[in-house]
Amino acid sequence: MFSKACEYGIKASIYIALNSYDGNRVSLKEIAKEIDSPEAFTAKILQALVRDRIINSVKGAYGGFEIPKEQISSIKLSQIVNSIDGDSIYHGCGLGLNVCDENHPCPVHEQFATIRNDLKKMLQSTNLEQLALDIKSGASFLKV
Amino acid sequence: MFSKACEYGIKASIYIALNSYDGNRVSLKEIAKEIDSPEAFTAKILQALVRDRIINSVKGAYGGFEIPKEQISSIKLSQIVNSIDGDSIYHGCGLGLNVCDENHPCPVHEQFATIRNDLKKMLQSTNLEQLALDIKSGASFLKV
DNA sequence: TATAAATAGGATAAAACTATCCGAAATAAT
DNA sequence: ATTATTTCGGATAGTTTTATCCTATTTATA
Repeated sequence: MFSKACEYGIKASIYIALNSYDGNRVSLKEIAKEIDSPEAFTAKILQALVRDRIINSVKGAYGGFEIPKEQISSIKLSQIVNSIDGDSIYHGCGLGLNVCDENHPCPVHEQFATIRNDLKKMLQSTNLEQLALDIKSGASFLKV
Repeated sequence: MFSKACEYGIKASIYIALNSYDGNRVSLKEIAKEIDSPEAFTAKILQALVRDRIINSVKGAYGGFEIPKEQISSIKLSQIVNSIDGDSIYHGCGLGLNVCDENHPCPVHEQFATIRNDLKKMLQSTNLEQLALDIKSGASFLKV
């Protein structure tokens, strides 16, 4: 459903959020290890999230990535997805037509509109806090 | 959401169904033109659909692709998607975990399960007949 | 100030996906 | 039979995505 980059970005954000609760800044190396992702590639993705001000980075010794505690609950999955994969998942036609709307719908326009709308709502209503707490309580996992 | 190959496959199948109603076998060239897809690439995709017996092909002069009339309404979008993109869209984890189920869920397992289930249902309940009839009546379009 | 630890970012490589080319095989019509 | 048409399938090329490498820059600590 999402690109690899986006999957890594979501997992990394959750891991950063999780640690930011305890005031722990985490390094790229630690993140990549804990979410089981390629380090250098993950670095690129985190750079994008930093540029879009979804996470903070601190350079130099004892540096790393963090999210201000008070922001964790207001960061939605949609922001992360949008930063990495763009918004084509919302607006793009299910069959790749350049023009596809109510007036000129592709054959599966209606069917996809429903699914995409649900996906959109879900991404916009799911925040990092919920996801991080589930990891903390052991209800969910970031890797196998 | 789907690969280009899958998009072409769905559109091609609809166009073939549409013509098979009238007993018209259609050539690769005509299909590619009418769904606005690259010819040679579309050929590969149609070959896969033929191998999976979703459409029929007839070689040689006056050959082409067709779907037996009586089968059109029983061919589901899910069969086409499955033939081209595989079934990862149904079973794959939203965050790419190799193991992700009720017992060991990824952070967005619940949220995605709902969306994916709806998508699955939609693909399994939408058949080529419905889509072809909408094209025929001018209610939907295969290209811009 | 020197050093070590980290992120930033450009360049490059590998893999996957998309697309093209061309000859082989099949088939209808002449 | 020969020819024209059309799908089949292997080989190859282009593009995008994924991944790696290396150097520069930043910063805390000794």
